[in-house]
Amino acid sequence: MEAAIKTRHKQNDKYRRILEAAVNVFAEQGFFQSTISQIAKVAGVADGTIYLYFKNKDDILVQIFSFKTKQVFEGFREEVDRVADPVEKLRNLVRRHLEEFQKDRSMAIVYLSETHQTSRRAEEQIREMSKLYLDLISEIVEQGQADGCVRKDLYLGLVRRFIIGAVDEVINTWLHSDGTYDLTSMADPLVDLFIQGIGSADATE
Amino acid sequence: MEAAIKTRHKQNDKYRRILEAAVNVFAEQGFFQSTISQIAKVAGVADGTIYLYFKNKDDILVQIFSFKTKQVFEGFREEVDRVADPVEKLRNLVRRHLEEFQKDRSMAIVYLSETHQTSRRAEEQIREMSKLYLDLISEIVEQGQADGCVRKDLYLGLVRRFIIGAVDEVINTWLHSDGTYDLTSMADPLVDLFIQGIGSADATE
Amino acid sequence: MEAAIKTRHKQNDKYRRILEAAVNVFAEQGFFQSTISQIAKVAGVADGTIYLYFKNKDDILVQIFSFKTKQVFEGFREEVDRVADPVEKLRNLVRRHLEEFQKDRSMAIVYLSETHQTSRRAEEQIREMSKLYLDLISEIVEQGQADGCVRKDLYLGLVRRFIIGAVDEVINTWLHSDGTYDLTSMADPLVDLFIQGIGSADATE
Amino acid sequence: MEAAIKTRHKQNDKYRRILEAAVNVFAEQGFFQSTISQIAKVAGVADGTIYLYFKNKDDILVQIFSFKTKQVFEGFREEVDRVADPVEKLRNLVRRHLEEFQKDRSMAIVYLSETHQTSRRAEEQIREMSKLYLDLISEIVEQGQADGCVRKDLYLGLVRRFIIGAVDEVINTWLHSDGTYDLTSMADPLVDLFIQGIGSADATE
DNA sequence: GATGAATGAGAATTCATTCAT
DNA sequence: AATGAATGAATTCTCATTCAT
Repeated sequence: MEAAIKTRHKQNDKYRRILEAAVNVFAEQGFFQSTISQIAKVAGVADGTIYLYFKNKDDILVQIFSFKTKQVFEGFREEVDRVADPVEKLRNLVRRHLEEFQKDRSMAIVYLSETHQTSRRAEEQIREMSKLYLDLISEIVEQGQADGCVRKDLYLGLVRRFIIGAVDEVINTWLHSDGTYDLTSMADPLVDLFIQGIGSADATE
Repeated sequence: MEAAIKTRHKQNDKYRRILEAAVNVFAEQGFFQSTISQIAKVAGVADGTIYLYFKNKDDILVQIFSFKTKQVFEGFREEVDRVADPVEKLRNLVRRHLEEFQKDRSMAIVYLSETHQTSRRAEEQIREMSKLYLDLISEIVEQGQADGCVRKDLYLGLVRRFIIGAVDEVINTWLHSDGTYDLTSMADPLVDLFIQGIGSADATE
Repeated sequence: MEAAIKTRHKQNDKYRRILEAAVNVFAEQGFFQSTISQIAKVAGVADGTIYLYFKNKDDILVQIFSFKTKQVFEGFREEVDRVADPVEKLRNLVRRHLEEFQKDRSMAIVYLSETHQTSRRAEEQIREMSKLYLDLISEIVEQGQADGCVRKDLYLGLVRRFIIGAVDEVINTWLHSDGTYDLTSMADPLVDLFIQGIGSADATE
Repeated sequence: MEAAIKTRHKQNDKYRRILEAAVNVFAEQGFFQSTISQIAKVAGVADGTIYLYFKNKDDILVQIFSFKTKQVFEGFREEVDRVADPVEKLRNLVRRHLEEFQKDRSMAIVYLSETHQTSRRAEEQIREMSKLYLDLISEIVEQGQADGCVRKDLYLGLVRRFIIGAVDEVINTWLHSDGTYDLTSMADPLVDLFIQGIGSADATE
């Protein structure tokens, strides 16, 4: 039945409307303080209708991640493939990441909030996205090492957290500042920090 | 009245027990899925007793931040002051940060979860801690610039997010891995990344 | 939203059933000793259902006054208009008053109890009903004065309290006597007292 | 033990202070919305102390009636005995009644509220006071009838409610009007209404 | 498919009362 | 006698979910 729901409805207009409404409501109030009624009202459907498209409240969040947020992450792949140079790849990835999250503030809020929980409702989806992202970085770094523009004495697992953590925090800070400065402009300086660090070249041990 | 509560009870054994119980329960289940009854049971007191020490459920979280977590952050300051060299300062700060969060896993969970929410219940306390931390980093970076071991062409605001974000993410990944590897061991490689970045020295543009 | 509730439900069977149940439960136990669960059980609905029709417990009482009791008071007007003679009007008013309260003992209890509180939950509704009643009496008295059957040296404000107080007390006494004598039979003797007082005609100073 | 409490404490200063505090708190908030803590705070004693002087919360109300309010009613007797003329007696009674209630507004509120409840916590005490008062009126009326200044065709039971109801309502109205006009001034006009009614002498049927 | 009224389990909070000090 | 911390029963209200229409 669950499978039936998914195949039947995914293209449907109402499915989209509910999903969109849910992201916005969750972003505004947080998952637990949001009610099905609020989402229904924003989506312009009846409360009961939501249960034709989603198994339960948790499932809405799961689908936000498996359908909406995942799409965004899939876009990252092409961004990386568009160029050959590893540093350029990284720059494109980070820029696109910031762009997408700037474009959809609500998704950014829901994403950051949910990924920093220990008991995640969309655990599986987050793992998948996380793997997607981490694989991209691995690829870039490894290619960089082959090209000689990236150091070889790196613990790859750490590099990935280092990069994703910094990006997430830049987004998080942006979300908490009312002043809506341009998030994308952070891409280049940030990548610069990833590559060069903060140390002065000559001071390098 | 609230003031009365605070002064009367802060030294009290029960206050501590409830606070400790709450951190653990919140860490395990998340704030909204935790109930006062669970906390009371873990603390070994009656439900009503909690309201002798805390105004309401939100207030428990606020006090966790203003009393327990803040203490940890205040310890960072001395860690930085213990040494003179800026890089050493940074290394100490990051190590201590990882140490403390490894020591108190529940606090780490609650901290990461709450700081990545947009409507935070302990907003004020988080701001305060955040400022504390960011000021430390600013100091270190600026001293590093004066000493010549840190680049001058840096946007300080970004550097701070870059560092704190990476640290947080290293902790977050550790929290989500059951295998409890040693978090502290990440300090040195991480600081190395902060200083040198991932680029090879000669490839620097 | 509150408006929505009212228009959607006022005709509804369940609205009436809950209202009726509430009057009876309040009458039996008093407002504060009555619980939503009791009312729900008597009304034959679930606890939560009550909140589809009423904002909260207080609102039930408010609606009892603005919907149920007010209806009764509006009936008084036609009773007075049915006859021309002022004394006859007063007699009709008092008789109808006693009749209605005898007919609905629970409402009588709730009415008397609530009107003799200083912090009334249905303050506005009571004021409105009170004005309705007092205006009727004013009219009657003034017409009586014009007709010559009522004294002119009267402080109208006091006359109104004098009448309404006596009527209320007759009802109150009836409510407290288990023996359920006929309340209506008090109408004529009472009006007689209003008109003639207890003094003997010749003894009048 | 209860008896012990009573004899031991009635003269005690703390007993009085708690009783006084309770009347004021009950008057301000109503019995059910008042808490033992509030009363204790106003009385300047600890919560637990109240239970040295009173069996429970209900008992405080009972003692207010059996100790404080009853005193007031006992004063009515001497007021009536001071003069010989029945009309004068009634005038004194009503005046004193209004005086006392004006003097102690809180008591007036508690008295009116409690006497108009059906499930009274101080039922017995109220009955006693009620009997006291009604007996006074009976006496006056009967003496008036013997003297010839009061009509003989009266239903005594009704006359008593007629008088007490009017007096209570005059007080009730005064309590609900912020403007604190002089309640005592109502005594003479009110008694005049009791004696003469509102009818014009010649219009008497 | 769509609706939204109805449900009732569940949770936060209050407060009369007790009792160790 | 006096205290006030501790208790836990009791109550209001919310909201995810169901189901008859």
